[in-house]
Amino acid sequence: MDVRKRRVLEVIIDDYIATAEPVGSRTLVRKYGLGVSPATIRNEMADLEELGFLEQPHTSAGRIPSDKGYRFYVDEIMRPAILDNFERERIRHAYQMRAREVHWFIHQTARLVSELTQYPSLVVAPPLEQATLSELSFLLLGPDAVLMVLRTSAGMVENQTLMVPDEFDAEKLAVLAQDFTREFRGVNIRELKDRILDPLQGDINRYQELWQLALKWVTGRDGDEDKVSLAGPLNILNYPEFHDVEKVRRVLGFLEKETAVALVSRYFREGVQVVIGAESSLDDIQDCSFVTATYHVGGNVVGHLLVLGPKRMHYNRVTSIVEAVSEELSRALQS
Amino acid sequence: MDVRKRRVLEVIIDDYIATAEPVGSRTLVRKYGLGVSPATIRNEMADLEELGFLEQPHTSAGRIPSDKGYRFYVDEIMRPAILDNFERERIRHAYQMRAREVHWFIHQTARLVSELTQYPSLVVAPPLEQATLSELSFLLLGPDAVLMVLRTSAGMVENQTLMVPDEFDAEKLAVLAQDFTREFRGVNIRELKDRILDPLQGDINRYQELWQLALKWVTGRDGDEDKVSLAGPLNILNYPEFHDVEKVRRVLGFLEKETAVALVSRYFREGVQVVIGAESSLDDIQDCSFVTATYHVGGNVVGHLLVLGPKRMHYNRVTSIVEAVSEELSRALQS
DNA sequence: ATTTAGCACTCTACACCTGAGAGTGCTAAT
DNA sequence: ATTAGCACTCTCAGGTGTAGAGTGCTAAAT
Repeated sequence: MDVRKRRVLEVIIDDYIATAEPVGSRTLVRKYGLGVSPATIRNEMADLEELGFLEQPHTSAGRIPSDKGYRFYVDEIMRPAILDNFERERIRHAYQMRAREVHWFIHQTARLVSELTQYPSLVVAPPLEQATLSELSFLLLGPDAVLMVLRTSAGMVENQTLMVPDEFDAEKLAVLAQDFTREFRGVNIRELKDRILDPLQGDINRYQELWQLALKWVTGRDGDEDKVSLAGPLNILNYPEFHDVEKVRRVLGFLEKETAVALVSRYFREGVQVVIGAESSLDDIQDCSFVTATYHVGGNVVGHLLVLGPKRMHYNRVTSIVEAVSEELSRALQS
Repeated sequence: MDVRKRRVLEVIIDDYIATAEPVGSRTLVRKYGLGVSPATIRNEMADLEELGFLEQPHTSAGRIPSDKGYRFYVDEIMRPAILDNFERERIRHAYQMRAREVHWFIHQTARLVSELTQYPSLVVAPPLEQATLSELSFLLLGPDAVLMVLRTSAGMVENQTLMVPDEFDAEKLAVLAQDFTREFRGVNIRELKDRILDPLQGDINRYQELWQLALKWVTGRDGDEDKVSLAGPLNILNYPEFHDVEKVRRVLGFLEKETAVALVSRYFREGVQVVIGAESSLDDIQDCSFVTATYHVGGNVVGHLLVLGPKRMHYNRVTSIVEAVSEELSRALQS
């Protein structure tokens, strides 16, 4: 794998990313001034094909990169993209002037990323189970409804109205909230479930129905709607590989299902990850790539974001953007 | 327009709705047992075409309904669809077991409608300006954050965290909320804006910054995200008229923009409305139809829902569903 | 006066063919 | 090791031909 082969592979991939057309030897030398003749490039290309980095759609088309080719490009060749000032400012100011709602953070992030990358973007909120309780409050809304407000250690606020079977007055609720907070401050929210449902818990069980309602929200799938934010799904329509409606259906369907969330959790590792084509064994997105990143609060990974695009994705731009955004998001969450 | 012509038009439209293929005279008599020969039908079809109810894509294809044809069908021919028990149960139980959040109601409605109709559905929440204030509360979240909870006359609850510049303690906030509620209970929320920003308002102006933040939410576009809920956009991919990606982009793009909301407000009239093709002068959805309905609280129209589909939409099913759902929703909101 | 059989006509969809163009691989010369 | 030359391959766009579906018209039948 000498330096010229690297260079040839690089320009082939660059060109294919830009045009979505198989790349031929003639075009290549003309466009990129490689200083050798097409024939030489042809030999190089034949070698690269033998090595598994390139493929031919058919005998007399140009070459396109294989998954392995993209992989090599991502790992060894590409250099990080440099974001322009406008983009950096966008990212820097994305989280100003607004309060601590998980919902808002992930929504904002998804939009930001999809607009910068021009690919669909999915952001997964920190699972509540990872947080610990900081304070619980209730606000009486009416004879049978209560607003429950939960603050977590990370300073996040979640709230939800609950229908309650009994009548609670404001005083009772205040006591209840205080008791609860005193008892469970600092407890992991996943643990809460077991502890609260423990029938030996005595006095607190008086309000079991209320707790159960609360828990259904805290631990249940109910929150899932808010737990994931998808932005820019229609961006994929801009890329010619998605001019087939069947493909569009598969990919958008994938993004709207929980599968996508499960996927993100799978590629869980910290930092920025690139997954190319068949590397993910998900049928629906066999000819897509995606980039995932994690974001953090207090040193712990709390959530993920994902950018999905065609295999000829602008890997360097996307990784740079995703990295910058996840850093900024982590910073915003920290404060 | 004798009775046979009506019948012919009816079966043509039924068939075209079912198959999306131009309908020919032979097929028609075979499939629907009309008791006359194809030649007779041809004559009828020629008449119907002359009357403007049918069109020919080209000389030797069958006929397809024109906008005017659909209009006649919707207004004069079709009978309301009868929903089966399962569907009626779905609708009846859609709003049980959950509390008073606008967000949830419209989300639930949109999903319900799109699942029942198999078309994309959009639900617009009651504009806050139409509601009047019932009670305002604050909950202190931290040194610089406050949860603002607004209850409206319709019993809806909206809340939002606000970043506040000064420090407020719980007591101050309680007083503030009480003052505010006393002062403005029953006031139309749109009016609130003018009143509050009036510099003669005296004491309350001490907390002007807080009010302004609150108002930014109440009146601003910030809430818009939550004010509209779209469900089932990918349903349109199931219909052959959307096998062209350009069309898909236009239609889905339309649904995701605020244009759609403006549109719904335009077809504001109470009850169920059907708009066919070019009747809406919106380029992006020239070859779509949509059905809108209103829902109510206390006799007032408060919000809208919309179902968008191809012109050969199942008008009778959709209108029946949309009617049943909007009634149920109104009932749920009333209670 | 309607209805219908018959028939000529029209138009599309599809299969097939063809030539141009782009690209390759190989070989021989540099 | 590189490159010019050339024969070869494959796609794509355009053109042709045919089968099939559907129409409109006319004249006969009811």
